This record gives sequence, C-alpha cells and structure tokens, in this order.
Amino acid sequence: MLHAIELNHTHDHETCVHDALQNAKQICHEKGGVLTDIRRQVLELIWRNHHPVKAYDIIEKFKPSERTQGAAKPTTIYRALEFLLEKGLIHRVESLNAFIGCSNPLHVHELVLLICKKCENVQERSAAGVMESIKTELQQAHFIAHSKIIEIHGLCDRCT
Amino acid sequence: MLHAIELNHTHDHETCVHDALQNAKQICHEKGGVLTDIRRQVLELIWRNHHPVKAYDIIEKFKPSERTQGAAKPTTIYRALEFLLEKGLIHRVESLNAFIGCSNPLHVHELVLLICKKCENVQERSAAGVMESIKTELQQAHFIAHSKIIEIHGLCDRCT
DNA sequence: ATTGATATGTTATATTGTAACTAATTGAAA
DNA sequence: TTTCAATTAGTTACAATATAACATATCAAT
Repeated sequence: MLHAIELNHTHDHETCVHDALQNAKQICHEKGGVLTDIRRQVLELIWRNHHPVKAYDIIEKFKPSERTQGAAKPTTIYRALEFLLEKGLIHRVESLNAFIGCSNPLHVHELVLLICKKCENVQERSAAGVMESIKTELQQAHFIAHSKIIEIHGLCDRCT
Repeated sequence: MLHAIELNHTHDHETCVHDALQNAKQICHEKGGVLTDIRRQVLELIWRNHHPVKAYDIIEKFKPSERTQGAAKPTTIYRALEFLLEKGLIHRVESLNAFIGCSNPLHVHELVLLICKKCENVQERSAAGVMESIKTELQQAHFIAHSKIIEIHGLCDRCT
C-alpha cells in the first residue's frame, strides 16, 4: 500500500480519509454547501497523505469525467480549493503555496502547523498556550487579529 | 512629503531609511558581503514605507543604470532580495509574497509580524512570550524547529 | 597577467493564481 | 411542470510570482 509506505506505517491512513469524507458530508449538510464530485475528488487528492499538496499537482492528478476532455483546468481546481477552504475542510500552507486536509474540521480552531522538512508530513496542533500568549501580545500592541498564520518548519518526532 | 502622508505622520521615516542603510553597511562589513548599487537600491525601495513590497513592484520602480537598458529583469531583483534576506536586512512576508525591511537587523531575532489590512503597515515584534510558549509546544511535540513563521492579519492600533 | 570568487546580464521558461464570460444543473416557486 | 434564480462548472485568456541555465564582467590576491 503506497500510502502506508509514504507514511512510514505510523497510522491507518484509510481511517483519516474515511473520516475526512464523513466530516465533509456532515459539514456540507450543516453549512449548506454541496460536496460535488469535483470537490470530493480534490479533497481526496489532498488527503492521499499528510503532505502539503500543490494546486498544480491536483490539476495533474485530477481524473476528468467523460464530459470533460483532457486535464482539469486551473480554474476548476482553484474553485474547489476555495470551497474547501471556506468550509474549513482544508488549510492553506502559506509558506509552501500548498494545501493540507484539516484534521478536525468540525471544531473551528486556530492552529499551529508543524512542517517536517524530511518526511514532509504536516502536523496540526491547537496549541492553546501559544494562542494565549499571542492574545497577550496582541493586547499589548492594541492589534485586532482577523487571522493567524503560524507555520513551523523543522524536523518531526520520527525524523530527528 | 509622500512618505509622511502614506505613514499618517506617525514617525520620521527619514530616520528609518537612514538607519536601514547604516545597518546594511555595518552588516555587510561584519558578515563580509558587498552592498552594491543594486542591493542598496532594492533595500531603499523596500524601505520607502512600512508596507510589504512585492518583487514585481520593485522591478517596475527600479531605476536601471546607464549600462542596463530598460527595466530590471526579475533575476536581478530576486538575487538582490536573496542577498538581503540572507543578511537579515529584510523579511519575507509569506502570506503576501512580499518583503519588508527588518527593523532590527543587528540583532538576530525571531519575530511576529502584525499586518494591518487597512493601512497596510507591518509591525515587527519580538514577542518573547509567544516564542517561549511555542518552544514549550514544540517540546511537547518533539519537534525541532528550524524556522518559525508567525503572521497576524488584522487591524493595527491606529486603524481600530 | 592570471586566477578565483563574486556579482551581474540575458534568455527562456516554470510555477502559481485570476478574470471574464458562457453553459449546464438543480431545486424550489409559480 | 415549467420557469426562474441560484449555484456549479466549462472555457479562454492572461496576470503574477519565481527560477534555471549559461554568458559576461569586475576586482582583489597571487
């Protein structure tokens, strides 16, 4: 199984994918969107592993329907990505121009991304303590935050 | 004075620019680089204000020498940016694909960027408390950090 | 003068992302 | 059940960001 090799057998990734799809369905039901074939396929491609996935990688791997000739167009994929971002089903990794699946989309949360340079896995952490100290810092600066981007590059547990 | 208008008269920006150039000279002297005309001009363009500056804005505004015909090429500017980044004279704003001058290049430091959506000014903060809590979080995760990206988007003191 | 290191020039292209307009689909109101 | 409005998707074109590869120049130390 390719995904298991890529992930170094750290977990049962089928469960991740399954949960991601279940969560997607539930969220679309709750929030009123439609998980179309395109959107589902993009989500599945992102969830192949825990690596950041680039938009143009998705475009290449995307399997067009009978109707659609040839490869997917950028617009198609970016629109699906926009939808998934809005619903909180994926995150954008700003420092890599890439995307990862959200591990806990049912719970709105701020997060810290731990990005391993070696195995490329990205781990999502809530990091309440970090968020609390940022809150304090922002109060000192009299700054009203709308969004927080926290991305740490380095070596993960297994790769050190 | 255009820069004063842009900055809403919050400070004497001439001092910022002057200090930036002085720091650049000192750092090049200490670390062994050369602050060439190109590099100095790119640094000055970035220091026109406290807004993030995009590479292609620099390319457009760059004033070529007599030898060089027409506008600067991307390669020229990206190479200068790379140099300035290496020397710690500028920072890259990952979430904007842009660059800002470093306020304190003489002192190696991790930083939080506060990016105002309204006035576009970017404020750099050392945020020792934040860094400390991130350290704790990373220890818990057994993650070895090589670099930290912390970018907060919102409204600054003056714009709230 | 020659060499080696650094910096720049030049051309071409790769990568990432949007705009603008058209067509299809679908689900609910008339 | 038609038709209307909203949403989704298709299509074309292009804008914006970034790098590769190779040639040339500059300059200080030998």
